[in-house]
Amino acid sequence: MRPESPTFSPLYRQIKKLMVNSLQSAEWRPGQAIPSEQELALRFNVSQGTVRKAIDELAAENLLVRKQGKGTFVASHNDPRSMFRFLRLVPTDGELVHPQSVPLDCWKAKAGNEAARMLGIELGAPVIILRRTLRFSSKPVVVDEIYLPGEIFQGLTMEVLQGEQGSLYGLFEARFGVRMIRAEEHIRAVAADRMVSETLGVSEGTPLLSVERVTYTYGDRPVEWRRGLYCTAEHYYLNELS
Amino acid sequence: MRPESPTFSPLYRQIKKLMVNSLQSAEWRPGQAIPSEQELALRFNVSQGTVRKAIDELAAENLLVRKQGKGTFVASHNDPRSMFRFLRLVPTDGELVHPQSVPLDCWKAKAGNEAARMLGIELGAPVIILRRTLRFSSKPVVVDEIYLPGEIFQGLTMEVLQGEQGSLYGLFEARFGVRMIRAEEHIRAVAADRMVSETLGVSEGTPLLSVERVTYTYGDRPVEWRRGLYCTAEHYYLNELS
DNA sequence: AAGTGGTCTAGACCACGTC
DNA sequence: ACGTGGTCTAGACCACTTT
Repeated sequence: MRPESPTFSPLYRQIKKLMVNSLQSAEWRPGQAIPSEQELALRFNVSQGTVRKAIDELAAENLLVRKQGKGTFVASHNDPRSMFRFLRLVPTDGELVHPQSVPLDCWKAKAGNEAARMLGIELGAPVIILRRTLRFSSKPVVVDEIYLPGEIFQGLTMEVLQGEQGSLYGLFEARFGVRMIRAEEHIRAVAADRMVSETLGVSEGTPLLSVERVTYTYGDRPVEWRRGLYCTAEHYYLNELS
Repeated sequence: MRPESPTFSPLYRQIKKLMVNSLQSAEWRPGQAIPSEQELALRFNVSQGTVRKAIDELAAENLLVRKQGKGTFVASHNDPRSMFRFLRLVPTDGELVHPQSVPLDCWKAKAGNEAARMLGIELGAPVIILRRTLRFSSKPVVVDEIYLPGEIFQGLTMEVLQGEQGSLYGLFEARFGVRMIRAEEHIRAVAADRMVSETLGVSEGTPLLSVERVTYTYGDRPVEWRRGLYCTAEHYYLNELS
C-alpha cells in the first residue's frame, strides 16, 4: 500500500483513480450516492483521511458533490443546480432565466476532416449532426451546430430530442450514459451570414460571438464538438478569472 | 480556540482570514516566502494540519504558491509563470508568445457615472484613464481603455509606463502595492468603429470581441475597470469550462 | 544534515440530516 | 439515536531543496 517509485504517485491519487473507474464503469451513477467514507476506507484498506483527500479532489473537479449529513453523490447534469453549468450567457438586464432548447434538424453523416480531428475518430466515421436554437423568453439568442460520434449516440433522433425539456447534457447522461465533465471553448467575433441572420432575427452582418466547444468525458475523451453563434445584443458571455 | 456559534466558522478559515490580513497589510510581499507551516502553527497556536488547510485554500485561490522543499510564497504578477494569467487570447497558429504592451495615452479625469459605479467610488472622484495596445510579434491585436481610481494610482504617467516591460499588473503590484487577484469579464461581439479600425489595422465594421473587465484586489475591492477590443482574425479567446 | 512542504494514520469530537 | 460528512489534533515518515 505504500507508493512505489519511478514516477511517484501518492496513495490518495491511486484511490482517486480507482474511484474514477467506478464512475466510468457506471458502478456509481449520476445522482446516486457513493459508499460512505468509512466503507471506502475499508474497501481500499486505507485510512478515512486518505479517502477524504481523494474525494476532495473529485469534488473540486465537479465529478462528485458532497452533502454534509447525507453523503457524497455523483454529479449530474439533471440536477437543477448544475443544469446549464457550461452555458455562460447572461441577460444584460433582468435575472438569470433558464433558456429553452429548440431542435431544428438532426441527421446522420460521415466525419469530415475537422470533425474527425476534434472528436478523435476516423475520417468518414459516422457522426450525428444536430442543429438547435436556445431561446431566452422565447427569443432565439443562440444557434448551435453540434457534432457527436455516431457510435456513442446511436438512436439520437429528432423524436428523442423533442420529448425532452432538460438540458442536452442531461439527456446524454440519462439516455446514452455519457457524462460531460470538462470543455474547452474558442471564442471569436464573426459577422452573421444570411442563414444565421434569419434564424436569430438579426440583420446580415451583425457581429456575433462564435463559440467553438470541444467537450470531454471521463479520461479526457472528446465526445462532442459544437459551434455556437451567440447574439450579444441583450446578453453577454460571462467569464470569471482567478 | 474552538469555533463559536451563530454562523459557525471553522478554525482553519479564521486562520485563513488572519493570513489574508498579513497579505493585505503587506507584511508578506509578492514573491517573498511566508513563514513555514511549523512557525505559523506556533504563532496561531493550532496544529500544523489546520494551518495546512488554510494554506491549501489560499493556494487554490492563487494567493499563495507552494514549492515543495523550499517554502510557500506570495503569488506575484512579476513571476513569469503567472505574468499574463488574466489574458486568455491565444494565436490560432503558432506557439504562445508573450505580447508587448504599448501605451498610447494616459490622462487624469473625473469618474463618470459608469466608471464610478464599476470602481465603487464617488461620482466625480479622480480617475486615471490609460489607453494602450497589445502587440503580438509587433502586430496590434488588442486595444484597451483602462480606468483606475486616481487615489490609489497617484503618479501613474506615460513616463512610468514607458519604462516598463513586464505586465501592467506586475507594475501595479511593485509600484502601487495593489495586487489583482480576481476579475470578471463580460464579452460581446461588436463592430469596429473608425478610430479602432485604424488602431488595429482592420477595416471599419470588422467584428471584434468586446471584453469588459472589472478587477478586484484583496477583500473583493474593485480597483480596475477596462474595456478591450480584441481582433480575432488570427487569435481566439480561450476558456476552459469545468 | 537540516529544513521545507507532502503523505498517511488513528482517534476524538462537531455539525447536519434522517429516522 | 444514529449515520453522514467536517474539523482538529499529534505524530511518524516521505520527497524535495539547500547547506
